[in-house]
Amino acid sequence: MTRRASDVDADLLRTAREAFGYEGFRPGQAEAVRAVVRGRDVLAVMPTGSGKSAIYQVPALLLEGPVVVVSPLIALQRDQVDGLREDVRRGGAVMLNSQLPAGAWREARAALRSGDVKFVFLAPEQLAREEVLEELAALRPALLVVDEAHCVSSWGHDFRPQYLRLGAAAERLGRPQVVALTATASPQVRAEVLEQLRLRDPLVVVEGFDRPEIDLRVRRHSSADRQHEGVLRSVAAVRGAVVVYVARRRDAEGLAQELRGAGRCADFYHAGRRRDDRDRVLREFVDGTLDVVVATSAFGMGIDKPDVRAVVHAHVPDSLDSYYQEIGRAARDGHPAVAVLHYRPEDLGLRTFFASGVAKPEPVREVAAAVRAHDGPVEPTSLRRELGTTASRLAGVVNLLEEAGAVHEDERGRLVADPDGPAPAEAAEVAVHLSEQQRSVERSRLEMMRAYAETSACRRQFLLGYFGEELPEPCGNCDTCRAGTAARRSEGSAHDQPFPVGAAVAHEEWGEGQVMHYEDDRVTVLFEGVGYRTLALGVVEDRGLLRPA
DNA sequence: CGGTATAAATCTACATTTATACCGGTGCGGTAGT
Repeated sequence: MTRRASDVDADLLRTAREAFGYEGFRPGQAEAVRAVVRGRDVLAVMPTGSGKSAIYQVPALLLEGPVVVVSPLIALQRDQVDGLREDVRRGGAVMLNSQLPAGAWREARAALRSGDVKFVFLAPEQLAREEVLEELAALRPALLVVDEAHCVSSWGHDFRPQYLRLGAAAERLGRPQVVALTATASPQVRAEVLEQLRLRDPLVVVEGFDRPEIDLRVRRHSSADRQHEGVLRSVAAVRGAVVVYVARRRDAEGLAQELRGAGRCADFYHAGRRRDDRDRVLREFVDGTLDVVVATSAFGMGIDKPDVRAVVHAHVPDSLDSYYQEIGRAARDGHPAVAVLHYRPEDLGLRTFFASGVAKPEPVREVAAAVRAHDGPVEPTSLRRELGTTASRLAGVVNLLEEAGAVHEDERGRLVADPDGPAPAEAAEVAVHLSEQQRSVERSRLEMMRAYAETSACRRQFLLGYFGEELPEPCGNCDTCRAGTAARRSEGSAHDQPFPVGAAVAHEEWGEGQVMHYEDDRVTVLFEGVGYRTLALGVVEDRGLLRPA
């Protein structure tokens, strides 16, 4: 029996109000929630604080079966679980991870089996474990939710390869509906999330990226000393909470010490610190004991502080996706804040270094050969023992071998060599090539970061354009607008734009792509295979380099 | 790729330049040892 749409809406609203205390849904939220109730896959790109969680939490209570939520950090899972436990009407929630004592594991599993608990939170690494997957599959989950879905793109390829196995995990779970959520995703990242998670005919909701209350500034420096002074000045100019992002751990420690010497309540945060120190820094920052945290990119997800007044970048980050996410921690309360990037082109070198590791052929060949040596399907666990490697490393190699068409996973999660696929040595070669391609995409994202730092056009127009949103006029709240260069630029665009922004185009060598951005006499295109490329418009026109796709 | 610390080489007698080596982010899980 199908119920009328208005009845469904009424049920949703009542649930939202009674269990979660929401007054109603915002436009994008409502659309996404309805899609979930109707059984559709969803990718929602919405700013933090806009109620992304409601998109799955409210419909979940109307659906049959548990909801599996993948979230990258155990700390984030804990926050979510605590929130859901605040009110019994929210359905209850448990976590599954290695930090859980054996007794708590048993209790959590029992609560799930009995249906006493609606939500189960875990990291992708848990979903890569056979026993966890089987147990959850037996419960016939209603939904698989991937929170912070941009991690699929930014971490999956080498850092946390199990992220790229979530698409397969969804199949193993009986392919429930998949809901992917993130606060930041450029079209390139969106496309990758859709592909890797194997979303089917998804509803893609993209809510406003603009944060007009954040004043965007870039200070370009010609020496490390001046850059350092500039960072100190930026921090000194702000009354209130500040986050300073640095590239290296030792910079975080040094700068925090220096700021303390200058009388600020400052501390540092990076992944090398003891867990209790990290927890303390986060806590003290949120409650206002500290007013400056100097941190590497480890500091971020899960900062719930509305009144951050400045985000200062002492060094350039690795992409505009990261940059937007990091500055997005400012001004959650809607009051004015500043985002200053202290830019020195030499700093791009460190980021290039981080994005330069390419898969080695030997381990890939070894795994391919090992899978092939088994006549039938082989369990990943036994392969892991056989080769003496870790689950993570094996997952990384298997991802490449799958993409190379040498190996696939069967319906029980076992690895099978493709009979028509390439031989191990050849597969290794293909894998290395694929990994090089991935690096080239990463470097092209870094080039977009450079272009933002070096533009004389409106920073906000550039930033929003990167995320596929058009801002018709220069914003008036960035350094280039104040300097007047943005206005001059928007008046004097001499060249015709042969394709509208967002248009699908094709290039002989680089394949199909999407027009992202025009600046001066250049056009930037995002190509599916190779990432961002900037072309001179004159050459594009003279040689017909781009055609409509 | 670039920065930094240390070592060697310079060219001149002590200090500065040049060469070389090394390092650099993000977290899960599991394991070893308190």
